[in-house]
Amino acid sequence: MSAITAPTSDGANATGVDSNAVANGPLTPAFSPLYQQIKVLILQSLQSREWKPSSAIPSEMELANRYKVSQGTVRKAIDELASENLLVRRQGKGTFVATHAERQVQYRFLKLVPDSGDANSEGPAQRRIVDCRRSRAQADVARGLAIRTGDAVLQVRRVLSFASIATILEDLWLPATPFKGLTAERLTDYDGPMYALFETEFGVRMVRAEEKIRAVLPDTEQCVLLNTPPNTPLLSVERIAYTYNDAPMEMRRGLYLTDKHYYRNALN
Amino acid sequence: MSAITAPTSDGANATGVDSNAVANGPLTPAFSPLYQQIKVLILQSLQSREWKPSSAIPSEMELANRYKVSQGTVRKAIDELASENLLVRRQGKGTFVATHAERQVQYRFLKLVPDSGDANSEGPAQRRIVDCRRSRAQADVARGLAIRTGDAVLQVRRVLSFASIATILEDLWLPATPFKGLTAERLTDYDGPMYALFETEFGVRMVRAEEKIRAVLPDTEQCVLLNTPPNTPLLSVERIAYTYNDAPMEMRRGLYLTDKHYYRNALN
DNA sequence: CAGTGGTCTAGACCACTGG
DNA sequence: CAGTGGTCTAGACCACTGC
Repeated sequence: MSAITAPTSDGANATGVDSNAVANGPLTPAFSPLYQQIKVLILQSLQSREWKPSSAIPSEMELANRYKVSQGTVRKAIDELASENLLVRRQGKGTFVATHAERQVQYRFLKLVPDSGDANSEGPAQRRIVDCRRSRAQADVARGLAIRTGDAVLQVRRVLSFASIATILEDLWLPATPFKGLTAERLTDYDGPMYALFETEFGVRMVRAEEKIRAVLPDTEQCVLLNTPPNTPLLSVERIAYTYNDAPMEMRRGLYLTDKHYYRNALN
Repeated sequence: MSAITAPTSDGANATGVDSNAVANGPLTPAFSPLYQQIKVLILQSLQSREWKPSSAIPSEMELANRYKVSQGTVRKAIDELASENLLVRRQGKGTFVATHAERQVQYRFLKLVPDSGDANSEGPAQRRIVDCRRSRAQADVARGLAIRTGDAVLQVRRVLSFASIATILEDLWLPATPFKGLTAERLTDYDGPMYALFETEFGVRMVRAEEKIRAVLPDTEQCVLLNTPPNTPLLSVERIAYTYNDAPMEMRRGLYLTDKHYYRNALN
């Protein structure tokens, strides 16, 4: 059966599978299994916000009927999306669109943890927005955001403190169009992860990110903002965060004070 | 059917599944699916080196017969082990025990890449063993390796260079017993990743690792070894690597020069 | 061509959630 | 209790590898 083309009228194919039903030339240079095609369809419904963050998607049986495939095939598609953190399965309840707002996976992308252990002993970070303004993308920012040099961007600078100690200085660049209307006040007033605000206010869900980490020394302005002597080595963490189509939607440069914290990474 | 207890003689259970066959009291406080039990059995064969790195394990059908479960159940167990990088599936050929010796996933745990992009433009690192000697574990090393302070350890110091530029200074600590017989010469002579040598020479396969990353300034000795001026900020990467039972088998402290390289991390 | 992993189906039953 | 995801089976066929 085909998930994309109209169902074949051939009953003889009931148990078989189109060897290569869709979007391939007659030479079928690339074979794509059915569940991958289903995955793409589900992905499209996520992108189009037919199903929104934190809400439930249709049950596996419903989707199987909708796409005219077996439950097992839908299941495998959902399995992969769940392992990519796009969906969350909850037994007995349903399958939900992942969000940065849930308590459990909040700050999924922040890998800085206190020396004392990873517990939430420090509680949430205090956040201070230093600056939020419109500007034009420099070459490096433009490259990171896949836009043109000089295109309009929003630029945010903020300081995060743990236990009243300034620990992170962050500069963010966002493409101006999707984030139109973002202001320092909105950032300040919002209580929760910034990526959760992006979801609810701008319909932009960050799906994955890449970081480049270096050791650097701060300049004088950075020293002031972090309340740190010069010659204090800092972690420079440059992040590019992506939405659904691998479209970059944020560039961020963080300076981490690592005398009482460290960047934790698991290697699998 | 049970994978661990003797097969039940009850044919009526052919399509059903033991709701909780094994290792649980009558109250079954923790339910463990069959494929998880199979996973444990496969894991045991890996630990006991019944199947060795780079060799093939029995086919899915063979394992299904051996464990008296269906192929699909074996399949799910293998799927998980493959996603944990313990096994590697190769269509048409078989399923193989993962190893650090294969070209493709060599240096899986080394996240430092050149600015120019991640290509192998630099070729392999030049390695120089500075020191390799027996000593006694300090408190921090002992904690990391889950041994007692003062227990015998092997201590290695080496410098890695890329394009003839010293870039990484590493100190390693290994528990003396499993690595008995390791010498500087063996390290120097071996051509390939250190973890591959550990597999072939000592039967120790590293399965996962955790890293704590900080920014630091080098002391004078470190400056000399890295041929670096003082006040050069460096990445401090402290790693603990684990074998099969989550047993720590190596502690490593690396200093990375990050002016021409960066530590790359993918956030999912 | 045989043997391996990879996909798909259909159907049964289990575990968990909430009304 | 009905509805959801989770597990398990049996059997068919496809894609890939190597002899």
